[in-house]
Amino acid sequence: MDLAQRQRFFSTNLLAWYDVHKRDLPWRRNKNPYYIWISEIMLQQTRVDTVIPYWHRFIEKFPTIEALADAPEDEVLKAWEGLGYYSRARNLQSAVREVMETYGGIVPDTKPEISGLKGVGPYTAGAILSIAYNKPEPAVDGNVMRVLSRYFLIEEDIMKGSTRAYMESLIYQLIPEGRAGDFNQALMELGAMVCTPKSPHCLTCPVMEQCAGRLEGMEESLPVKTKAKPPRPEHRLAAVIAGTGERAGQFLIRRRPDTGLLARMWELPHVAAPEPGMAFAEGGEAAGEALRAGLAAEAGLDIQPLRWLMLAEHTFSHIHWNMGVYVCELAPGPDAAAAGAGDSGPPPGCAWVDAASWREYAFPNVFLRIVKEYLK
DNA sequence: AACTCGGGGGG
DNA sequence: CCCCCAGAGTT
Repeated sequence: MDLAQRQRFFSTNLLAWYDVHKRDLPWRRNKNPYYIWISEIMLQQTRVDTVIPYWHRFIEKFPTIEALADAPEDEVLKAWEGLGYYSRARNLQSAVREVMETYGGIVPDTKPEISGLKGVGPYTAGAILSIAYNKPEPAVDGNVMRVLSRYFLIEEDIMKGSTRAYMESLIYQLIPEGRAGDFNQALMELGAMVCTPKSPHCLTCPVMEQCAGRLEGMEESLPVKTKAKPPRPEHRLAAVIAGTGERAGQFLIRRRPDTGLLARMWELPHVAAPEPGMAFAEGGEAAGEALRAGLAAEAGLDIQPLRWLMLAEHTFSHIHWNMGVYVCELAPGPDAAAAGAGDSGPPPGCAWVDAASWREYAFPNVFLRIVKEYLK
């Protein structure tokens, strides 16, 4: 069997398998380009089971492109809370506003137009064009690269851009006439359900007979992929600043900067620990003093640590936080009034919240955990 | 091409 | 623990 026959075998059998075994996912129930778009952004680096409840809540809250374009950004971030990669949410809203202004509220159906939208890269452009509009464009994600690298025994490093380009050129040859959306989804479905990263389920695979990786006994060693650098450790000290007097029962939160890590999310005030060990000190005198001095210098907050609360560890893709958390109060005296203990409001960029109202703000997961522990 | 950007689930 | 996930933007 030559290459052209193996390619036909692949497309035909994969599509037949998909027609029988495809999952009933909420965004597959119709071809609404907006629904598809939301699902594809959420699914970037995120598993289907995680996305499903977020997708339902998001569509309920922002049913149309217009509704999302008109929503306050804070509400969009809140709907994204816990999903991660928060720039996806901000880019998405920027993009739907562009669709309202430039394309009359209709998701464009050409590659250059849709690729110009914020947050829509080569994968997402191909996914929306093929799934919503059935255009014969490739949508190459990690699943697709794994399946193709095994079936066609491609040993190039899938982290390289040239490998992705080769996979896309291959897809153009493989898409069956008139079934681009189903074919792309079938590839990803196979990668997610059968051709999994570890111990692929070859015995139930619809294309196993002609899979070069399987025939060579290499299904477990493909795809070839350079491994990521381990996250660098960071040691930090955080403060739950409890209100006193009129502010009893409240605590202070602040908004993160407009750019960078966790941009525009809310958090508890925290500073870098001068010594790594201070993050683990569990109430050490030096750690408490470092937290006091750090918040005074960086945030103009004059606080007094009262007790150690917890060690909060959190791993991002590239950073590992070790954060020692202290319950604090604003220090008494004239500075306290300036910092918001008196009639004046909270410091700039900060807000006083209580056990109920804090849930209205969007927090990264690590701070959700800390606040829940504090309120327990 | 390398780095930044979250969080969770499976083995 | 490690790997990986329906990736994109920035430099």
